[in-house]
Amino acid sequence: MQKKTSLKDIAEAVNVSTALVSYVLNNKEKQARVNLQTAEEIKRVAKKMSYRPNQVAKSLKSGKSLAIGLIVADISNPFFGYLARTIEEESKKKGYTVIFGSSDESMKKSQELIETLINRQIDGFIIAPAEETEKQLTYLKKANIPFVLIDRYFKDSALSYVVINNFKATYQATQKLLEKGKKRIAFVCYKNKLQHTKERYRGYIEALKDHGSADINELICEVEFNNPSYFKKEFGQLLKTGSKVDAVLFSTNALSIMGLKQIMETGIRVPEDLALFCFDQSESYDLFYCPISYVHQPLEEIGQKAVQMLIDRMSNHQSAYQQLVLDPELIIKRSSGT
Amino acid sequence: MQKKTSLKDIAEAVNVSTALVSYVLNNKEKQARVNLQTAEEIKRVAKKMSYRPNQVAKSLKSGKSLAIGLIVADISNPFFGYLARTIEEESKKKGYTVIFGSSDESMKKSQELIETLINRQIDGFIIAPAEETEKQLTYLKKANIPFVLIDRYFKDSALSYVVINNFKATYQATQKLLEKGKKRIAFVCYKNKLQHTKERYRGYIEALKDHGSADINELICEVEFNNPSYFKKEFGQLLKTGSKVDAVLFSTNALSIMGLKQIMETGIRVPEDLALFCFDQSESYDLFYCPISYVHQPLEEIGQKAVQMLIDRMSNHQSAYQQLVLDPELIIKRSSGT
DNA sequence: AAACTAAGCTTAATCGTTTAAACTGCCAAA
DNA sequence: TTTGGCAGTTTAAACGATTAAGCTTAGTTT
Repeated sequence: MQKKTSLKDIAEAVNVSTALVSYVLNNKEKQARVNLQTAEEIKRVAKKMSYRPNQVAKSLKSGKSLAIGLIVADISNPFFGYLARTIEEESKKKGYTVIFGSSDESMKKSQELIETLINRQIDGFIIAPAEETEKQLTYLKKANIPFVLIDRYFKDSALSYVVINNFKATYQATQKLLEKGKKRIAFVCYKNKLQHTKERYRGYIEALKDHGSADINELICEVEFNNPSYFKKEFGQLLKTGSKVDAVLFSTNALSIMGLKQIMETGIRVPEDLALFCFDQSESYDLFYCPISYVHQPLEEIGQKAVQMLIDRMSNHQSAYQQLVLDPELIIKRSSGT
Repeated sequence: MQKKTSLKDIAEAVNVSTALVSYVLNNKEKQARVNLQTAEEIKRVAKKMSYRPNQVAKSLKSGKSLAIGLIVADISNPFFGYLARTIEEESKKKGYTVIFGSSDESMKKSQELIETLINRQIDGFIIAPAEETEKQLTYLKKANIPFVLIDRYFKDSALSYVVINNFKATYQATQKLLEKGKKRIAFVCYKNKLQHTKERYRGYIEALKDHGSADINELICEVEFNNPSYFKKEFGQLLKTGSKVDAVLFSTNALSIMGLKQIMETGIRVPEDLALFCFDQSESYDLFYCPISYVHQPLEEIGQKAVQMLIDRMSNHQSAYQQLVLDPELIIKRSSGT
């Protein structure tokens, strides 16, 4: 049971005050005019005693924890996993550590997470906000805790976020399907009020309108989050309308995977019987018998920019809010029609 | 810019000492014999000023951070993502927060992560150790920092870990393939010295031996980690030996996915031309045209047990090391032969 | 009346680090 | 001889919380 070495231990060993040790180990020997010999000796002893600064004490003193809180819907979803990875790497580069939590799209869990992370004196947040969490963000603002939203956002210019142009994504995807002669394009999305969901919905609708498409009522399949059996029923219904639907556009990666799985099971031929356009990249697509067309999000860039924006805001509370809207990329393969 | 409320602020507002406030807010009013009225008043004011305890200060005082460090190879790999999720949930239940990092199978990154997390006064670690990190674990032991290994482990009885019986997993999988009449079963694995890799290898070999199978030299495909083109070449080679190989057993989830992808591309028919047995569950499997047989690991149980064991060791440094070896489950589908 | 008890509170040290301010010699300039 | 300056160091407060020990005041025992 060997105790950790503290500044005090070194100070006693070298027979100087802790102040001197602190100055030396923080490379402030110059401005503190520490004698070269003393400095060397302190460094030597610190190394010998394998001193590691106590970040908790540092944080208490400085008020900065050098930690970033990351809140996503579900870290086991590769989409968020990949984002987490890039955020972790970029943070490390800048000297920050990441503490994460999954909100499970629940406002309550999100609230709890934010509270525990605030208690831990997190310096800032990167959040993929769940539904109905606007008040939580308002609270963060009041408490003067910087944060940057990713993936999802709210209509508010006094907010920083990094997202893709969701409208453009589904507009162009729909357009592609129309170009391939698809007449009855279904849209599969979640029932929620998040801005990015609405935008994706709008992109689909507008594309249809602009190309003079008719009634779409039975072509929209809205499902509940985290409810596979509900999805199965609703999507099954959509497929059963049979010849009517000739293409499907999925609006998230989880929906894409679930949809592909069900299509696999029912034996519908892609793209002959049904054209498909998925959302987000996934290694799973490569295992589907037909190469999948999808909307590609620049995840690395999202993660990196989010960290950069956050650190910018953390180091300078006066700095302006930034809204970064990146362009999605359409990857066209055989599934969207030949 | 409203400052955070501290005990002192409340104490001043109520006109008592910080000690009293601390007692009350920690529900020690009884043992500190605090007057009921005073206590109520303190609680009222604390609520009004929306007091949140400073976990950093608490940690410094108590020496406990109530934080767990999680080190995995890559959080964007759904296998680890899912583990992270269960670990996060179980930790939260017990009042702990998770700080994570990806080692990328690099001993250097692993070292860095461990150091920063120690500096942050983490109470304990859950680690999926990378190759050549034994010294790091020895160091943790010396420093008396509890940890539990998951997924991988080292031969050492003075170590706590939660793993599956890797030998059994590949032994049984190989056996299944043999039962289906497969004669030339290939094995795809990583080149590394980790115990779990060796065990999986041994399971395969022993199963072949026990069933009187001959020479397997060209049937083993060892690839480098994080080197897709190398995999492509080596695995392509294996497939090209053509009629010779009639089954493939993959030894990790990443290898399974990469393999399936390549099989998809080359147009080999599963299971007619080639039987397959994969490792670990994955939603991707459901998109493959042929239902996949695989080794299922009880990830929830691994995560939960790891957290429980760690907390056990953290609260009682005297407690014994525990080695938990769980049984894998074989999920048999059409890909392993009919 | 002295001694004690209990209730209700405060004091002060402590965790490990930082840092402005003060102190101590010593040497040089006036 | 006084003053000043500088190198090299220490002191001490502070960050926010915890908690053992001490201090009042009043009431109770003997």
